[in-house]
Amino acid sequence: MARGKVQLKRIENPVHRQVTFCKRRAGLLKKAKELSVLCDAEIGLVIFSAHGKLYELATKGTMQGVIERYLKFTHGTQSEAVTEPYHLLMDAKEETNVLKQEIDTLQKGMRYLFGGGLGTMAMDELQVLEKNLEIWMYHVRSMKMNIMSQEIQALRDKEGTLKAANTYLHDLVLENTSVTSFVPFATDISYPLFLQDGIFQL
Amino acid sequence: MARGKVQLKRIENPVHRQVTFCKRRAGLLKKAKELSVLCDAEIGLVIFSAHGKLYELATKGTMQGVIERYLKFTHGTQSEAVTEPYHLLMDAKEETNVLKQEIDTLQKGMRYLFGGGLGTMAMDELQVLEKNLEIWMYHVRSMKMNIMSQEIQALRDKEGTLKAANTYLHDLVLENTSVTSFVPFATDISYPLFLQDGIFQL
DNA sequence: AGCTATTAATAAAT
DNA sequence: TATTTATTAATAGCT
Repeated sequence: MARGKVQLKRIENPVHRQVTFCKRRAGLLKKAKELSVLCDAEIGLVIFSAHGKLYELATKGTMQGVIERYLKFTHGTQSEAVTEPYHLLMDAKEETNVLKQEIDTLQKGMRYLFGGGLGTMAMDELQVLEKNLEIWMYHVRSMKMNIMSQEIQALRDKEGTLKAANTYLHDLVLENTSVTSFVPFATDISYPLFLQDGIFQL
Repeated sequence: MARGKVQLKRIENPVHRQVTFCKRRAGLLKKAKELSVLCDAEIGLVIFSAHGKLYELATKGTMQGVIERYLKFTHGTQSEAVTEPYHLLMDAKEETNVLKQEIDTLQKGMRYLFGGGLGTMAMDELQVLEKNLEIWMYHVRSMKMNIMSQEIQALRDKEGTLKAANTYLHDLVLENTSVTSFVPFATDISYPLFLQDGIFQL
């Protein structure tokens, strides 16, 4: 805004840069003040020069106030945007503790699931573990059900084979008994030999 | 800078104030950016509107960075009652993020072990998993699993009883055969009759 | 640091 | 809310 347009790039000439910095810094601070006054806004403005010098402006209170308000605004993910920094700190610490406990439980759960002892897990920890396990329960259950179903089916097949063999043996015993007149003996042992359906049903 | 001078006092007309706020806010942010670029300065600018809405600008990094640099700069000038909780809060937030990441890692590992990895698990791995699952089932007290376990146990008992009866019958057949000279017949049927351990193992 | 020609910002109107 | 316009404000280059 003066004799010649300005390029939006760093001013290489150090003297020019320093002069421009002073002028524009003053202008920026002035405009910030004006905006605050005219529009009733709270403004915090900090400027670090290239050499590291600090210039600041805080309307409506101190820069600390602006920073705290800003931190509340940004970190206050919860509904209350007016929480005190100390509350935020407490919340963060509490959250940290919760997470640590959760990690501890998870690690214990891992050790437990891979053969470790249960002795060190308290009841509440086990409950937390159970809750976490529910996340993976779906996957585990389907696989486990599959395994157990196969096992059951195999056992049933086995049972059928055994029954068939049993019946065959029973008939054979009866046949032999009739030929060799072993009736009394056969009668005595008839019960354990002949396994009717239903006797062992669940 | 327009049709008429501006009075350095709060604009009473709400509409005018709102319009001016929008325009001047944009202008202020623009000038802050320009100053930063032209003069290589780090600038942090936060604007809270009268209604509490936040507008911010941080050149050369994040607002967090500007705030931290500011607090370092003013360290000693400000009371530690403000800066210390701030640093503690930052530490706690950072720690929280680390812990969350750790939990995520653990959960991913668990999911792999019990979820995604199931498809590629070998038989021995499945057996180890099955053992762990049986222990886990006790804790989650899955009623369906419990019922199935009972059924398996019952079938195994039945198998044992049938095996015992089978063996008994087998011995009996052998005994009778030896008496009645039915050796060839007994030999022919020996395989289906005598069920050795392992033949029907899963 | 002041001065001034110019550009940029913007208040009011549309 | 966006555009236009008339003015004022800011400031780049000098001194």
